[in-house]
Amino acid sequence: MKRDLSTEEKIKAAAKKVFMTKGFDGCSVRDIAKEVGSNVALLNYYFRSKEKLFELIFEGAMSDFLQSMIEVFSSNLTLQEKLEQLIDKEFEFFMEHPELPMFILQSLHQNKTDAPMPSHFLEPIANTGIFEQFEMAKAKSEIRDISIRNMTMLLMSNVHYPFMSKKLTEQFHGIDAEVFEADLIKHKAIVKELIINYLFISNPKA
Amino acid sequence: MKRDLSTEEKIKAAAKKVFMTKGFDGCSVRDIAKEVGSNVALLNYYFRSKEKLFELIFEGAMSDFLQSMIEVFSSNLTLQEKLEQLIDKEFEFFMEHPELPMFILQSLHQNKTDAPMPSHFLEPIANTGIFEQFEMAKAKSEIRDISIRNMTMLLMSNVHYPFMSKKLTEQFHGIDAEVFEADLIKHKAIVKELIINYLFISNPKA
DNA sequence: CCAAAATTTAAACATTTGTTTAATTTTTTA
DNA sequence: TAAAAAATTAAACAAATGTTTAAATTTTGG
Repeated sequence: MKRDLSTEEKIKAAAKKVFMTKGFDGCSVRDIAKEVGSNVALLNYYFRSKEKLFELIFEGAMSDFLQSMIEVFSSNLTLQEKLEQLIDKEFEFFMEHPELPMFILQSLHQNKTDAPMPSHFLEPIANTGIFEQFEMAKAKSEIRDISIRNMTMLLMSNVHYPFMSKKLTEQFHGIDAEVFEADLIKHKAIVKELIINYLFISNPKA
Repeated sequence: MKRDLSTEEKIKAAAKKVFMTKGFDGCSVRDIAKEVGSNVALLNYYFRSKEKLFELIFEGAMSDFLQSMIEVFSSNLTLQEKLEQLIDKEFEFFMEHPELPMFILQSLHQNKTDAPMPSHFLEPIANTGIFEQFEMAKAKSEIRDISIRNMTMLLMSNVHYPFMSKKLTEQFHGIDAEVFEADLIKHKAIVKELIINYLFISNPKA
C-alpha cells in the first residue's frame, strides 16, 4: 500500500542527470536505468514512458529555471536593487546548474515539450507586480523607455548565454574551465554595470 | 569517371536542413534520405557514415557562423565602426539563418564534434589584426579596460542568444513570430548603443 | 557501340530502441 | 503468519537504427 518513494526519486534524479547532459534524443531509457543501477521496466512501472518521464523532468527544470525571478521580484526592493539582485542570484544559481539554460532552450527548440509554457510558471512572476513596478518607473522617467520584452531579452541574453557557450568560448580562446569561470565572474560584474547604467540614464554608476 | 556533383550537393543540402532543425541525435539517416528523395545507401556511398556526413555539415556551419567576424574585422575601419558593423552584419545573417547559433552551441555542448576548434577557423580572425587594434585602443585609453574575452562574451551573448531563445521568448511573453522579429530589430539597436556606450566611455551616444 | 566504371537501388544485417509481459521477490496488512 | 499488494526483475516484443551487400541502372571513354 504505502509506497517507498526513494526508488521513484532515484529514477527522477538519474533521469534528470542523463536528460540534462545528453538531451532527450541523445539518451536511451537503458542509459537512465544503468544510472539508477536497475531495470528498464522499472522506469515504465513508475512513469509509463520515456516521454512522460521527460516531461516531468522538464517541468521541474523550467521551475528551477525561473525561480530566481520569482524570489527576487517578490522582495521589497527598488527596481534597480531587484535587477542587481536578479543578476547576482541567477549567476549564483547557474554556476551550480550550468547545464540548465542549454537544456531548457534546446528542449523548447526541438519541441520536446508539446504544450506551451503553462501559466503556473508565468503567473507567479506576473503576480510579483514587477511589470507594474517597471511601467511605473518608466512613467516617472526614472528609467529609459524600453519595453519589458526588450529588457527581458537583454537580461536573459547576458545571463543565460555564457553558460550555454562554455565549450565554444573555451575552444575559441583556448582557455580551460578555470579561466572560463573567472571570466564568468567578471562578466557578471560587467553586465550589472552595463545594464543598470543603460537603464537608469540619470544615475550613471561608472 | 567524371562524377555528377549535383547528387552529392543535394545530399549535403538535405543533411544540413535536417541536422540543423533536429540535431544529430534527433534524426535518422532515413530522414535525410527522404528529404533527398532517395535511398539510405546513397548517403553512405558518398559520405561513408552518418557521423562523417555530420562533421562535414558542422564544419560548414561553423565557417558560416564566424564568417561575419572575418569580413568585418578585415575592413579598414575604426574599432567603433567595426563593432557597429559586426552587430549589424551578424543580425542580418542570423535573421536569414536563425537556427545556426543553436546548432553550433548544441553540437559543441554534446560533443557531437570530437576535435577542438580547428585553427583554420581562428587564424583568419587573428590575422585580421583585430586583437592588436583592440589592445591599442585600450592602451590609448580610447576604450574601457576590458579583456578581449569578456568583450567577446558580451557581444556573442547579445547577438547569438536572441535567436536561440525564440521559442522561450515567444511562449514567455505570449507573442507570435512577427512580434518577436520586431523585438529582435529593436534589440539590435539597443545592443549597439549599449555596447558602444559602455566601451567608449568618453564618447557617449545616448 | 560496348565494356568498364560510376551511380543508384532494394534488401538484408546486426544492434539498439521504447515498451510490454509474466514471473519473482519484497513489503504491507489484517 | 499468511494472503494480498507492491516492487523488481529477466525476457521478449516489434519497430527503428546505422551500415553493408549485391544486384540493377546509368554514365563514361575508347
